[in-house]
Amino acid sequence: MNKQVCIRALADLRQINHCKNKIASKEKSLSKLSLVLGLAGNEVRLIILYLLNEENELCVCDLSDILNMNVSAISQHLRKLKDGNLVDVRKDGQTYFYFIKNDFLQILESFFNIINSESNILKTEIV
Amino acid sequence: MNKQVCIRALADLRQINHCKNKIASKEKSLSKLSLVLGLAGNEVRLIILYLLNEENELCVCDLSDILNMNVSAISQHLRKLKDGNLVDVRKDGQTYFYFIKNDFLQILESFFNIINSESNILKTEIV
DNA sequence: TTGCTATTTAAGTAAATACTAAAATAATGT
DNA sequence: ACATTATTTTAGTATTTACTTAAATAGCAA
Repeated sequence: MNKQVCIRALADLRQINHCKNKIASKEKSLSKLSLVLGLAGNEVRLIILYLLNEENELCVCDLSDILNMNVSAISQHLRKLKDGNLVDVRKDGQTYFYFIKNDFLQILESFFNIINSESNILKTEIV
Repeated sequence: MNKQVCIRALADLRQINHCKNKIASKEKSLSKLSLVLGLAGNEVRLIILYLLNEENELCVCDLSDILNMNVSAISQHLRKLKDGNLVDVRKDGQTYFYFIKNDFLQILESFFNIINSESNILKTEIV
């Protein structure tokens, strides 16, 4: 394997083309996953997802109370999660109960497992 | 289990307090994980991470070539990944080779596994 | 019908983000 | 010492984001 340095001069064109092909073939998965990660990559939304998973369902008002945040702000986060197909709603009278959709549950569960594991990497002081 | 409706009136205070305590105890993990997810939740950075994992290491110039993006833009993404302890650099002459750090590799690998699995949920047309 | 409750939607704003372009650093070869 | 290469850093900008406030929608109950 030759020592790749940079573009025009010493680049390993075979490697570069291999990488280009690889990401082209995975394009759809990469872009979808980045959307899911981006949605979960906001602390408020991650907490909402975590709580919905633990409690099965919660209403906007409960979340607002738990997180000590404006109902409107919570509602807007829930809308994003709903638009991204991470959650869905069920209406009971005047109350909207949000819950996690099955679509990406498998991915979300991997996050919850990390959070819940007693000896998780996130607890250590890295920096 | 009583029918939780909203705050002052019909809220299930036991449940709300339970949730508050839960997120307080998991606060550190939740906030750290949201940072990692947020970093990976950008398509360019997710691709960079994915490629670094596949190729072991790549230089800024290679990534710029592969992604067909400004060297400066790539460099700035790498800086964020480095600040977040997801990657590290090794210098060889004038060239900087970036590679994935062990710190969060376990978490990142769960993303790569999803991308690489042949029958992955991300390939289906949900909406 | 009037008012209360739960929620969404709309409008506005401050801050964060991703990028471009240009200048600064630093190693290498002449 | 000078030019070239690889990269970072700085400054500027357009876009997106998270939030606040206020108004709109809709069910329920007197």
